[in-house]
Amino acid sequence: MITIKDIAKEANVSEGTVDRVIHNRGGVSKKTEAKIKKILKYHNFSVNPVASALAMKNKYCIAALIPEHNDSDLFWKSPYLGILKGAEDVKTSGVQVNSFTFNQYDPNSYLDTFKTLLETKPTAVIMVPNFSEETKQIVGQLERFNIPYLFLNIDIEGFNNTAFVGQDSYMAGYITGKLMCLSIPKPSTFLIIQSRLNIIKNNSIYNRIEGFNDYLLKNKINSKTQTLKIKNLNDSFETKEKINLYLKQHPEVEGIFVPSSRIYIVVDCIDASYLKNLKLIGFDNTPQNIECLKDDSVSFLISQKPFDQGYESVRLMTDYLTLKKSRVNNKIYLPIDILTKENVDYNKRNEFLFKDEKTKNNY
Amino acid sequence: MITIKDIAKEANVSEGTVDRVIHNRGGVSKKTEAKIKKILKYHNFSVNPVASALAMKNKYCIAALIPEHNDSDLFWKSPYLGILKGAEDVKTSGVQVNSFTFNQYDPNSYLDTFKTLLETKPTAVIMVPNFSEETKQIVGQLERFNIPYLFLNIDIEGFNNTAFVGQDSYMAGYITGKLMCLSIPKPSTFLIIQSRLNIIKNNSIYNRIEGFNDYLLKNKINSKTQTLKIKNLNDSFETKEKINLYLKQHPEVEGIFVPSSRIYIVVDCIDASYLKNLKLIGFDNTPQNIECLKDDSVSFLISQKPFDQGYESVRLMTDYLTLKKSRVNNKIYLPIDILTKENVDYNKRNEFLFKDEKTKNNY
DNA sequence: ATATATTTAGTGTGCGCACACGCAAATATA
DNA sequence: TATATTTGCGTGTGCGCACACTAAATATAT
Repeated sequence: MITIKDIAKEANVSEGTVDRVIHNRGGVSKKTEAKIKKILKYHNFSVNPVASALAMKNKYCIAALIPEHNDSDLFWKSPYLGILKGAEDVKTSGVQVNSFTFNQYDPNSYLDTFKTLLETKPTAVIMVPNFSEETKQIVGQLERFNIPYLFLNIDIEGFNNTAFVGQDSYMAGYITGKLMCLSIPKPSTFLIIQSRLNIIKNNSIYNRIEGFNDYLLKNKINSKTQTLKIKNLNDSFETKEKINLYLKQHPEVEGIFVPSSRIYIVVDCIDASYLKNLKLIGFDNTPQNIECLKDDSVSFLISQKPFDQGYESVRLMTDYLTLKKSRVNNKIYLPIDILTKENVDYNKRNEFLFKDEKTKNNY
Repeated sequence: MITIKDIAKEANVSEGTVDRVIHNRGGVSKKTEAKIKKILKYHNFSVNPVASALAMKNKYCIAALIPEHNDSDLFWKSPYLGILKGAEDVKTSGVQVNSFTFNQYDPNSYLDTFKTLLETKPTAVIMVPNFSEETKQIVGQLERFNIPYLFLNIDIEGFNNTAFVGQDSYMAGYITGKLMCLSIPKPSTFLIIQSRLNIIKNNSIYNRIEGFNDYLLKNKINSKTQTLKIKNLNDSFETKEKINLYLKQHPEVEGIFVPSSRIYIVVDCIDASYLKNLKLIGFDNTPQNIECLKDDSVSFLISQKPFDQGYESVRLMTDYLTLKKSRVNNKIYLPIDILTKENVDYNKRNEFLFKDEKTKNNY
């Protein structure tokens, strides 16, 4: 492996000069710069990332701003774990990652948490832009300080985010449409159950529904779609009553599509007599949802690969920082995983592997 | 971040002594060792992997022994790329990876390539144990030199391999059974097309077929399975004739399951008149197979995630070497991806990302 | 002409760790 | 008691790079 010292020797200059050329620090005459660059290219030189990281200590510091998770909303645990795992892997690149979590239903928590985050003077930010107005404020500050930021999971347009890491919600919904039609091949009626909170245009729930409906349209499927809106899915009284009443009044419904991560609540609420004649499809492999897959109450789940979202975000931002990649605003769509009771267990591998690593110190 | 120097100061010993304790080099009295370990644990110390890697230079050298790929067999390109990407990522851990490829149909090539591999004195080996007799020889030598080895993609029992990284073939086949029944919900007849070469007991083809049939059995599906064996799938004359003749004689066949990665050949061979009334399911997202998915001649592909297999192998072996993890013989089953024309494109992401990185020097 | 900026290039130190070397004290052997 | 051997531990160097500090060369002003 060729080193800076080798290059310097070959170019008859000192290591410092080579260093200046490599990092565009300036202060080098055109002539010597050209000479050095030529040698650099000839040898296809690239800095030893290990030595570089060591010498720079922890020059880079990525802060992550993500929703907190709790028992009733385990979804956000996975991105968090993914970020943790990513942090582990990029430590060797001199990058440190800190996570800050906020209450996903409280804009003020979002802003407050960001404030504490900002005080740590991060080099870059990975964030879940959960509230659009507040995101404008946050992004404003980030841009004032010239801090690159990346959107995780939620894709909002109109910002100069370095990248988006998440899922193509429209296509994910489109695929649920396909799976629904596959499960119920004859003309039928499908019910989409959504929470009132979720119907903001172009958010992921909205896009999934669009995709679902478009599948039926584009493939000239002779099935119909109905929508049931429920104010608060967590209120099991209201939910239970509404859903079962609806199903009673609409016996033609044979399939239910829940475009959020809360299909397990829907399952809990539907009377067993209805449930056994219905095909349900939902999103996200949370433990509760997986349970529904396993007991056959849910036919398919689409995974957003939340763990990978966290992991890839960290990797991507690290590459951006260390390799000075300047491509901006590119979207990194993770695979759209189709989960059934048979393959769902094979999808948690990453997280298991990670847990093992925690026990690596054996003093 | 706490360093060895800090620990040494706190324990009133030199850095060298702390180093000895951390690495179990011996030569430390029980008393001081205990004292240091206590401090180590108290601070939850772990060595700075960056500095460690730098100081060790390239102490670890992983050699990969995998089948070569060519235009007609692109499957093995992906693990190769995965290994390449893994190599990139573990460079910062002082690990170097070299690949050696052999002709997958020639046992001598396997042995010869291994010989050259062994001359490079690798620290560890990642290998695809393609021939069982020859693998015994190879493993014998590896064990004589105390070189840990990991099986990639092909799982053979009876060896002390550090790990297996690949797919649970049985369950993958089981899922194809499910998908087939989903595609053809009424009692029907399914044809399994396999190459004569592939019917070794307990190899992955065998296990997939087992899984496929077991799905029908266990779920009391009233469909039947038939098998068509073809000597050499690459011989399109024989294949074409045999398949079409078979389909002519067996009009009851509505679904075809190809348990190898060669479904695109089957598609090419079937007359269009038959093809349009058949549901086909196969394995592996090679470019040719993906094309079949996209033009609707194939309904589903199961991906083995070959890229990930290569990548994870490298990561796993690196962890094993650097963290001295001693768990042996564990199986790392990668996810069983269900691919349709809609989601297949989202699954190539890793490889794309990798290609981008190749252009990172901008001198 | 000298004095003062400005550009260009060299030197040196430290990042945290691995490991070889060597010394002293403790123990064993003559 | 003298000498050999082991045990326990400190010292020093280098891994390849980043970056601050200096020194030389050149340009500009007085």
